[in-house]
Amino acid sequence: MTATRKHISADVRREQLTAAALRVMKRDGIAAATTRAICTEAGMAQSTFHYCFRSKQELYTALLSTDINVTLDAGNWPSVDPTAGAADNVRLLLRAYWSAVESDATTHLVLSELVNLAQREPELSGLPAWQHQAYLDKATALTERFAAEAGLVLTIGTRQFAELVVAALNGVGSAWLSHRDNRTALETLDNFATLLAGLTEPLPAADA
Amino acid sequence: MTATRKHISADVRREQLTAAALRVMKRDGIAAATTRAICTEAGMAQSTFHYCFRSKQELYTALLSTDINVTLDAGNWPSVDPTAGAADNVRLLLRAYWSAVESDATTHLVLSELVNLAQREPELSGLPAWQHQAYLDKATALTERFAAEAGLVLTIGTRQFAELVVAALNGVGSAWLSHRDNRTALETLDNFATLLAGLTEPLPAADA
DNA sequence: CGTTAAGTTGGTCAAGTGACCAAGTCAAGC
DNA sequence: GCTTGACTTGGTCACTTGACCAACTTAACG
Repeated sequence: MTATRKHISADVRREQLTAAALRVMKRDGIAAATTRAICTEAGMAQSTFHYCFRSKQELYTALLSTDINVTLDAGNWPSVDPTAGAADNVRLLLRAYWSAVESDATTHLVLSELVNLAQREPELSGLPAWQHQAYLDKATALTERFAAEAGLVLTIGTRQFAELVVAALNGVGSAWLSHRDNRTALETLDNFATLLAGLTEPLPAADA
Repeated sequence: MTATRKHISADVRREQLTAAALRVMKRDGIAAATTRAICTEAGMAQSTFHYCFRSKQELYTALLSTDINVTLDAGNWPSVDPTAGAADNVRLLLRAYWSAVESDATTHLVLSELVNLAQREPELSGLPAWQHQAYLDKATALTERFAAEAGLVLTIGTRQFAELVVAALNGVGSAWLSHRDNRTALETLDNFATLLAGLTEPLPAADA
């Protein structure tokens, strides 16, 4: 058996603490994530917190810049079906992201809370922008892959297309967090899919 | 002169307190809006707070159910130009809402913070849904008026159209709160306008 | 006028909060 | 083995928070 060492490197402790913090925040909200609650969750003395982090803000930074975004990569994107229409394929993509949101609502709630927090603290004010950019990059890459595999070209810039996708997903997501009506959310999402598909056209056969 | 009465009815005091709370929240964030800070802002003793409100949650309720939504009505919607195309008119509408957001970012930030809070507190959990519904109703009414004035019919249900509008605005809005890039936000908004305009068609001349 | 109820206030309470420190414990390197 | 530095911990500090109360002041009403 792996002997439980009494001493653990500060780096590992930091990871344990951020993980515990995320767990507490998901369960009880960001306001309930006091240093004590976090350390209890992680099974360590409260003093350990300030040995690993200079301040609580440092935890927020660590959380926003690494831990949260990992969960987004987890969504396994479906592959494109070339025989289906553009609308069907876009819908498939949006729904893939959507099911990730729906099945892990609390994570997205916490993310929303963290971004709100960061928008107030001057020292963290850069993180929301950074985080949005990360979303955008992911959507852009996905869009490009999607267009190539489906044999489509976009009638507007890829970046602008991605911006639409992110805004639509974000809008539907935050609405759903409020009303929790799955049917409406999916319906709206599908409508967006149809609209977005209208911004594509078949790859021209051959030119210049 | 209107003599400053030493005694003020509890109802008026409640209004003063919610107004002061909103001011503090806009300035320093929802977390900084302690009962003390609010009462100081309102120029009264802290004890007054618990004479007017049974608890702090009661203030949150009052805030979410009345004060916030007032600010949304303030936006004077432009009238439709029948000579212009549908896309131009939709764009005009979206931009009208947008300028309201842009010129009063902190209010929308506070709204976002309040909704986040309410989503955690079981006693307030109904308010976000209610608040979303209010948005939706407003968008629906506006859409109907818009379609009538512009001589258009929607190719999807009015409600579903409104849902798209709200999601788009919300998505663009929350993205902008993160990156604060006006150009990108407007660009995305205009792209949405074009897409939404595609869901309309001219009123049929005569049938049945 | 005097009574009564509504409004007002300073002071106080218990329960937290983030931060920190000094005294300990452990594991590795000489 | 023993020194050294990384890690651990209980205890404590100064401060804030929501809540509350008892005593006071004002205004309305008969």
